[in-house]
Amino acid sequence: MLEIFFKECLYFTASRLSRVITKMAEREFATIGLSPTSAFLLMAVYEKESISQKEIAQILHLQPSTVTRLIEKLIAKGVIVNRVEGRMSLISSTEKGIALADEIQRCWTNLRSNYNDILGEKQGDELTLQIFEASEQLEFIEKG
Amino acid sequence: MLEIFFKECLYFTASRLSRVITKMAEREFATIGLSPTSAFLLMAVYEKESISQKEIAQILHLQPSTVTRLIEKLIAKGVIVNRVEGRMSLISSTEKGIALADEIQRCWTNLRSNYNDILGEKQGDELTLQIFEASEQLEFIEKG
DNA sequence: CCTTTATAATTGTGTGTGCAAGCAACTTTA
DNA sequence: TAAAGTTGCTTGCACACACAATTATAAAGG
Repeated sequence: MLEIFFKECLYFTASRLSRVITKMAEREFATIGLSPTSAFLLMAVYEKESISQKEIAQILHLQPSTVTRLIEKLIAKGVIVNRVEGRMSLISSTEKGIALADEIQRCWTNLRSNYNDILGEKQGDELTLQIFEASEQLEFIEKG
Repeated sequence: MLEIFFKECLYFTASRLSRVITKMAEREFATIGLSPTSAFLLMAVYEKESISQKEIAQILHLQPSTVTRLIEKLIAKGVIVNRVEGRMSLISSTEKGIALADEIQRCWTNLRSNYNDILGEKQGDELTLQIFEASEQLEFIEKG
């Protein structure tokens, strides 16, 4: 049977999981009008007085170009601002952005309980950790 | 630290893993001019004399519209044909498509050894299985 | 038999992400 | 200090996938 074949393929299963969990996350964060990734970006911005796009890309493990696009949208929403300094582009949160912090936190917590209700808290957290470690190893090799 | 936060989020880690493994898979299947998903679709077509788009969608866990688009491209490449029967669209492989079977198999095997060389065979296969099971559970709930 | 409902597939549109090329600013080297 | 290289960011283009609306066919009910 073909299903057995597929279920032994990390590409196949990882893509599928990503699609499912992305849908859950999008639904959750839609309540505050953000995409999950934008929400995470915003969390990265909260951490520091100001942060460069490069740092954001490293934290989120996204390409710089992707970060540029995310930032454009968040600036348009008025939740962050962009101060250009030399060749760097320093991002910081506006009042409006800071005001979102609690709601983002809440969404994140909700999302986590949504999937942990299904997977079991221990299993869900363990799976997450294992996926994290696998990503680290694979990405490390990929980037040489 | 924010990284700790992220590494505890299944959405975040699963998306990241998916991006990394997709890149590996794309590189591998690029050698035979297919996207990984198209290759898997083709494998589903090999299994039966002919198969409907709906069945393909179920096997690959993709939306019907996505399958339509994949099929368009594979027809354009001449590796499958589409025989319309009533409201169903029955797909079967051409000679040219069948000729790809071995190469697809080889790519699949290569991909698997690529990531298992990094993750360890046992760990890689176990992770894949766990991800598979989590997907099943989450998707089951999502669809009610 | 005709109308209603259900199902299979397609089409239009949108989102998230990436790659490659380009631009602008900084750094190094001569 | 000028030329060459490097780095940070942006832009154009492309791909994979999804959702919602539509079309086309089949099935069910009066």
